[in-house]
Amino acid sequence: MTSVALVDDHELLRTGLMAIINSFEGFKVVMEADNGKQFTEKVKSKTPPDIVLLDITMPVMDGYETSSWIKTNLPQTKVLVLSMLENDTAIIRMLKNGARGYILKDSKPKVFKDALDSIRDSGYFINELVSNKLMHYINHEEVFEGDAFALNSLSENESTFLKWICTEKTYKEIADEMCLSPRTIDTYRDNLFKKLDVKTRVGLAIFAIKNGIVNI
Amino acid sequence: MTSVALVDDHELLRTGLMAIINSFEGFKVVMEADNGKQFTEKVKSKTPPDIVLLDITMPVMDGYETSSWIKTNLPQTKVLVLSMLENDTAIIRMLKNGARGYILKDSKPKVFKDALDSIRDSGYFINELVSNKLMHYINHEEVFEGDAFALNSLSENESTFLKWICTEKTYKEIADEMCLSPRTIDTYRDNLFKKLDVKTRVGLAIFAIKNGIVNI
DNA sequence: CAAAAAACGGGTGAAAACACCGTTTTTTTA
DNA sequence: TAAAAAAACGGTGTTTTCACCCGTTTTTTG
Repeated sequence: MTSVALVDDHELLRTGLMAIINSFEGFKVVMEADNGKQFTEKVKSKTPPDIVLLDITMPVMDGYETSSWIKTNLPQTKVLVLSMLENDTAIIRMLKNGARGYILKDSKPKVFKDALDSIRDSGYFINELVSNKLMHYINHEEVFEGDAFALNSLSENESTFLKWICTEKTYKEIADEMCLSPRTIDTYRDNLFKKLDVKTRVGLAIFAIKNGIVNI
Repeated sequence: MTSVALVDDHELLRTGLMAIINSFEGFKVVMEADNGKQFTEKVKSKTPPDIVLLDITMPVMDGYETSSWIKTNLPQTKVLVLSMLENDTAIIRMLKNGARGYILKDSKPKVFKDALDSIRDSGYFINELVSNKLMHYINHEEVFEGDAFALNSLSENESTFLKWICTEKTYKEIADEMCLSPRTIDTYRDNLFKKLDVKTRVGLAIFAIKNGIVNI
């Protein structure tokens, strides 16, 4: 019997997932958590699950952090990402952080069953989504280093700044909010323009929303 | 036995929902559809369901349209909205379009059961989410007329314009794309600022994304 | 048909955003 | 502890955005 943990902040989705997984031969849901932090705490007092079904966009501790944590602290446990994010950045980043597979939330149940079987049997689930991104990554690694993985290299302040970007405040007002000089804010913006390969504030806002840095 | 139809483009969620609903005493899922259009076609050859569980954000024909269609074509059928949108605009608009209740996708299953029971028994499910918005609507109707329902009064061009807003193009470039004078684009922007009660382009972009006018 | 509303186009000036130049201070790390 | 890297800050000028004024043409509506 393969044990599965569900880590997702949507309780209704979790309930549905549990019903489905428990109906699969040989799988059983043994743990649920609202976010990564809660998972790390719950797993202390239990046998680690074989597979963790992991969402990315979650409060407190998101999927990226959680996958990294599992990779180092529970090396036997395999992560299957279940997300609605379909962009290169998210997929490659999760794979880098140790995920064994990546499926979308609007997948058909069969895909879902295949993924679980494959991860249990071979340790990985390489679908078209993943293989495409992997191939692209192999051939354009430098692009990802400078672009997709820019997300990883965002500083605390830059993330905070991106949150403010998605408001109607001017840069001067953002400087006040962050207790920094407007010049510094200018530098943040210019650096992010380069890092994220955008040219305008709207570009920054879209990036922040796309990548779950801000939840709207 | 109360018959239920599921209209949502996330098949996995639908499957989970079906498992849950069928486990409820007295409810049975009799129909599924990927979007509103598919529902209107499928329902032609069947007995209309008692309750439609309806998502808002869907391709082809969204929840707003679908609810309106049901209101006029299937007056016996009651709509329960199941969405992840939590903003005033979406909630009030769906209620205006005939929805009998509104619950969030991350609700607990109990809430979900309560909602179905309440709609079957009383025709409505008034939770805090809905009552708050209703009360606010009663007291600030004029605000909603000019704000929340601005969404309904967006012209074709304004919607197109909002899509361009969420890009890195300047207004001049947008004018070129839309084959209009930059002055006209200026007017569009100023009108939308008033209608949507925002002050900057970022505000417009956030509105457009929040309300599903652009999919990022 | 006349009035009203909506769409389109226009000018000006101020504010904000952006580009590019730089220095000083703090933190890292070799 | 000295060198390197990163973070904070600064000036200047251009482009874009925004606010407020306006008239004309087309469409809608009573």
